[in-house]
Amino acid sequence: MTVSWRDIQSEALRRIRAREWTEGALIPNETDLAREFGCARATVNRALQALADDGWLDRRRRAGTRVASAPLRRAQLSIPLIRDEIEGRGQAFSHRLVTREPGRLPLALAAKLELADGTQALHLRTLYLADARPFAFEDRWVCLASAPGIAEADLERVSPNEWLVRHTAFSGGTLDYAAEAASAEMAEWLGCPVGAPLLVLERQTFGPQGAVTHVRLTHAPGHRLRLEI
Amino acid sequence: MTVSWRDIQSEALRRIRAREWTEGALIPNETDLAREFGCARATVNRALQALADDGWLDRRRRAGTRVASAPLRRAQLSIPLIRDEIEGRGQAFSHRLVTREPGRLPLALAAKLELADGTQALHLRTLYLADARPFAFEDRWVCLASAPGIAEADLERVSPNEWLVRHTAFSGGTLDYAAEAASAEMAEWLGCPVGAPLLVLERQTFGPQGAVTHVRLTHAPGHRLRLEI
DNA sequence: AATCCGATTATGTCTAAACATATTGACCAT
DNA sequence: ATGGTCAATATGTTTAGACATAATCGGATT
Repeated sequence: MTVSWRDIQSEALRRIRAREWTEGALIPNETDLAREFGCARATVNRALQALADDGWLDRRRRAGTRVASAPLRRAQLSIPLIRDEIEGRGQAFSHRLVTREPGRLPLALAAKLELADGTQALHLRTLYLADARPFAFEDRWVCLASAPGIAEADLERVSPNEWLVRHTAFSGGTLDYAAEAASAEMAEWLGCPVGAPLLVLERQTFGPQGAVTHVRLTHAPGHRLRLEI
Repeated sequence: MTVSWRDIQSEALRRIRAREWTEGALIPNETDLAREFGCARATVNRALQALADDGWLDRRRRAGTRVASAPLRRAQLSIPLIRDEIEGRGQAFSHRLVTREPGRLPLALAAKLELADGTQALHLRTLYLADARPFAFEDRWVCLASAPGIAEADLERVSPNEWLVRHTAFSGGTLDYAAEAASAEMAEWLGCPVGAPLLVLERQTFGPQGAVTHVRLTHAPGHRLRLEI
């Protein structure tokens, strides 16, 4: 049996955790490690790259490889469709489209999305329900240029959330979570006291031709966002 | 100039996002892609493995490579040390250790962490400051068995957060974010009105020998959690 | 002292070729 | 139909060798 890159990876990880290779210190170069383990340099390279990807090592050409000073962890969040999130708890999903108005993007939003003032957009407001109880209220602007077809879509049957996921190309975006107090209007939609602490998600999505949509999703009280490392 | 694996990676990503390769569908095999791009199969392999690591593709021997079923729903969060988060904004970091009491884990926590009742632990409460203004309040329980040495650590100099990151191995954990109203005590620590909406993080960390620590981190008003897709 | 420049060096990437391994799918026997 | 066997196939891994590239180090020059 030859030496696999995973063997090297786990041995290196052991040395890091056992402090045989200490924080910030240089470790032997790939050629020496290859000799030590009796394998090709490419195999060592594979192992060390994987460790660097996971944040255990810092590597720089010519400067060598050192043990990372503060291993920084990456958490992954899976963002389910609202429908899946609700049905996953065994509750019944439904939604009510409250507003559907074509119009021009508000100035503040246009600036945030790096679009020209007055870009044509569709303003949608939707209440999502779990077992007929308010789950979240969504305030969304969709750029017509980047989401052709939404003007004709039947958003009473398929929620805006699902329609966009299924019908538009995207290239990236940002999510911002914050805690906010319920406004009078939000309190009414969500059936909670004014001032109740709510988890608010502000999401911007960009496609190949620029911004696609901007969403403010205000969750009903008690909502939790879970991430796993 | 030859074709780099990053070129292939970004072209493949473009095809996924543009839906030229649709969700769940098989993509061409490595040999064909290598022919198309005019490079070695190993180069294609490198690119597709990277995309699979990031969750865009599902790969199985003999079965081929398909576009992941829900590529939209993944976001990545890098969890910085609180110190880095504050210093990254150009503010001065400091902390005050408020409580440090050895004791037995409360029953509710022990159950959550799947530990025996009465496990020996250390209870720590810390206020984190940015430019001398409250940034977050941390309530933490650390299992002594999984964090040997913490009993003797000088946590006035190195914050509990940093000490644990540097000195314990961890294999996984969960993060839960929620919005909560400021209690009277929290309002005092954070210098905000009682009832103010606060973003609260509850984190559990597990190591090779079981639970390491449980943290409730209550952020000062206005804090935002940002994720990128 | 400061700066530029070239040699050196460690990592990064690509190739071609070979073999390993998991799965599938077809063929065959029951 | 049912189940078993085996060949085909796509990805996974390893190798040796070559060249690319970034960063560092020293020495030479100003």
